[in-house]
Amino acid sequence: MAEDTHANEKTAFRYDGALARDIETRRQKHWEQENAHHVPNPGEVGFNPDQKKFYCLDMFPYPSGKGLHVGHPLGYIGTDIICRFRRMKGEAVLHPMGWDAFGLPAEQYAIQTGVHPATTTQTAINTYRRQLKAFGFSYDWSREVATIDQDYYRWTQWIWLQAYESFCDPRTGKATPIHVLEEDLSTGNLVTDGQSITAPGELSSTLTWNELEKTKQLDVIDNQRLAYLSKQVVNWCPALGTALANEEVIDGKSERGGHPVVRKPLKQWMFRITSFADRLVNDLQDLDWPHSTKVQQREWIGRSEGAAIRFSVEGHADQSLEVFTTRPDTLFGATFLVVAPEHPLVQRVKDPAVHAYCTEAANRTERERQSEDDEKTGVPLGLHGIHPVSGELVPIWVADYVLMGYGTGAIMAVPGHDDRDHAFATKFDIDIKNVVAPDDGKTTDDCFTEHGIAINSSCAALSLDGLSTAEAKATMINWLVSNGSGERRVTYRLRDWLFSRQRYWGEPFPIVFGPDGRCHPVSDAGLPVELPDLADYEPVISDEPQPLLAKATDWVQTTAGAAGVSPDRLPPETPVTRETNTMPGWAGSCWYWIRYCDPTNTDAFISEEAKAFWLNGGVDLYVGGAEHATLHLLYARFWHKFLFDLGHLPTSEPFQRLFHQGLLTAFAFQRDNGQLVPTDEVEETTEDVFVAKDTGESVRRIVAKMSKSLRNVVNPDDVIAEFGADTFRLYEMYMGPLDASKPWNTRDIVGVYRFLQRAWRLLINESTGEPRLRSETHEGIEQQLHRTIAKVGDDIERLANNTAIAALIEFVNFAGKQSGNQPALTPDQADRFARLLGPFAPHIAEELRERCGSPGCIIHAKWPNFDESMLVDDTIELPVQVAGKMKGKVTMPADADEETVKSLVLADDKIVAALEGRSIRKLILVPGRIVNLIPGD
RNA sequence: GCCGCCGUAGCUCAGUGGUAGAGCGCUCCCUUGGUAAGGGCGAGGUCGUGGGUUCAAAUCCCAUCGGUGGCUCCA
Repeated sequence: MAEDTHANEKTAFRYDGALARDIETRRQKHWEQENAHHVPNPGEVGFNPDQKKFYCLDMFPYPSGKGLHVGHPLGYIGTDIICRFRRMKGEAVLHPMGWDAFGLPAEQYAIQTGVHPATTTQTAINTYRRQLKAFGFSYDWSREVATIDQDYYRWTQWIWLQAYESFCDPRTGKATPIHVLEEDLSTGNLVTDGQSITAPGELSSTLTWNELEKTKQLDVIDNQRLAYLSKQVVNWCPALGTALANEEVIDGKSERGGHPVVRKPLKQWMFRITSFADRLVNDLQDLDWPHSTKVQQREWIGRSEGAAIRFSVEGHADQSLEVFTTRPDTLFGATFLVVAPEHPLVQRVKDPAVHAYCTEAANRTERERQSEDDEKTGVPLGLHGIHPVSGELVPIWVADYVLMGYGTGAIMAVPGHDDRDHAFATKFDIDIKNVVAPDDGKTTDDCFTEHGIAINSSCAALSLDGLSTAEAKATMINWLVSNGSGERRVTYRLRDWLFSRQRYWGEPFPIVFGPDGRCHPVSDAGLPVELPDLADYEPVISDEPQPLLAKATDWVQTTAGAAGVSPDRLPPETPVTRETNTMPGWAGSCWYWIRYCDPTNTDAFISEEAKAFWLNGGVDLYVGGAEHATLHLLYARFWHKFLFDLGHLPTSEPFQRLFHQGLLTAFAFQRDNGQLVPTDEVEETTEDVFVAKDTGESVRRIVAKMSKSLRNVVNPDDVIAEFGADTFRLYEMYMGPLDASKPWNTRDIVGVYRFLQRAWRLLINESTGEPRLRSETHEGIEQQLHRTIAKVGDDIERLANNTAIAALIEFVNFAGKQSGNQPALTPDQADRFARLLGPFAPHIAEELRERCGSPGCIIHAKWPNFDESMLVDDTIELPVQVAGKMKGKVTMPADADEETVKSLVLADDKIVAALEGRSIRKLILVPGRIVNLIPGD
């Protein structure tokens, strides 16, 4: 015992795991007492309107029951570093955290256990919050929000109502209040044909608005809303008991769970996101986003320019067939037309073979349709289209390679210049006509899909021969327009956004259905529409969709007054039925960055003052996973845009700079046959040789995503318990670039741990805990410190935390080496070094700083300055090349001129030897960098 | 098939025209009443390959191979 005591005394202040935890506990308590990470809003005590604001947002997590694994904090550590840095630079930093807490896993857990999703979700949130706090993140926890809170989803519902009460004005392309539509239709400023809405003069046939029946008028208006009801062929997943968005279906299976998905018509709430498609593409241009993410969004939206072309149908004077093409210049090469199996024209045909084909196509999943991608199928309809230019008859086929959901659901097939049409024509022996020749004059038997020169494209009415593809397109479109057979058109791959789900654990829609079946919105005063409790959460597994909330019959059947519908719209006693669908998991994440700015506001979703300050210029930096490139990030931009149009927000884009942290992987082990072996069933026999414990067979080490099944998940609590949070933070940042994916290797943590120990030992006597400081400045160390300040500041801005840490390591190594066993830094230098370390390892940095004589919260300290002149040396070792090959280096003044350099270099034996007696033909001097001697003969 | 990104030490990564670097791992030495410890010295790279531009190329250009992420019957 006595010996132990003695040993403990000697090393009582060694920076080990126990001391790290002790420091971290005390510092975190200190920060809470000081409320150190709170940032005031306009109007609050301490708010300074002259401060520059920096809004740094993390993608908030879905709190699952399993807690955090080491991959979660990666981005959070990155943002914490730049936030702490910007605060030290004097900016007002908004750095909040919250919970994306509606969603399927909690509901599925409820189905298994009967525990209310609110209970499990709250437990998970508490775990996540505790774990996040252990990292010492500088979140302003007073701004925490959860999407499941009534105070939050009340405003989610309010925003949805904003969309419901507006339409996209075709004259401006902007979201506009719906009453403008009603007024302009009744005054004739806008006209309709019952489907679309335009300014007068742009539609061939229009309805006389004021003579229309009231219900017809309401139908037209309802059909224009940004949030509208529509009977859609949806992706119905019987196993999950819900419909899914296109984005949630991968290869005909649900993204979650991999269950089969079938196509089914269903009345659903939609968002008219397609009317914003152009703006969503164009506005990407000015955003500081990863290139790959912009590309993905553009591809996802899939804008393509072309023409709509109408073919009359022979023998059916009342019917025309409209096709969409991006190559109207190839119209003379259209030798057949193809419609999708779901196309209405198919209903005109009695042929049983046609219907057999369509039924079969409908029953095949998307996956089956795609797996046989080369083999085309189809049957002729027995109908013919009349070519709008030549008047020739063109056979019409039905084939499932044409999709009802894109363009018009019908195409003109040009087998000479489209690979798919070519394959189809070849299989069914249909004419192939070449109407485009390559620019270089060569001809080819292959299907030529590039641009070129039009050939074989003339008849009495029109000739395109000799025109380039671009000219031919324009000529053809003009001809079609003036002959009433078509027009210029843009279509998108993007579809309108299916927003209804048949689940329980989501936001209810603030809308009811009256006795006539029409919709009536809940008034603002009636919000929130609270989610009712249910006795059981079991989905009704059926081919006929049944929303879960339909089980809450008392809640569903109510009156207009009780539901919160304004008496102006319906008398309070009117019996109504509530909407039983709920919003999808994306809803809450479409606006959470707005709520953080003013999280407790009960009068508005955000105050005017808060939005003017925090949302001016949008979120300055948004960090999260690249997997959200086309879903969350597109939806969020859409919501932000329509709220901007309606005057509720100061910018049309939410996130100015976007950054994706990489995926954190882990080692996993694989047998020769490719089978994976759990990490804990493998041992390392000798260096880098691994064998399976059960069979002794050698296994290969691979890098894989962390997953429960591989048993390679690392829990951050364990790492923090052993090394402390500062080491954890440093390790994850030092592993590599923040946006690269990289493998966790517990063995390497000790590297940065030792760095912190060296830094601690540089400044602290490990026996006494007293500071080790000197009074006279070591000039070399001072210069190195200035360089480190410059580099670390630059690197943090670039989110290059790995190289910043490398610079800190180099500084500590340098200072330790220069001073030998003597104290290396003055109190002032120690303070500056601690402040540099602060953003990365805030606990130990604050402790070091305090022990060296500068107490106080490190986040409130100022970022140190550096002196430019300290970054350059007076005397340098100039590298010398002879004929471009490095031959040695010569000491000289940094600013030596050519003559000086030449004489000093020629005084060096090694250089003279390298010249081998040759004369110097040319001397290239890059001052301060290098000199290159080009020898003559 | 198309698009993006990446190939630098055994491993993970810095280094965007000018002497190839860091951490881990490895050799050897020292220290040890801090022990999966500390300190020191060192080895280890024709920068994927082949061309080109340049006084000079890991770096710029072209080609090629390998890896990785995304899109894909979208007319």
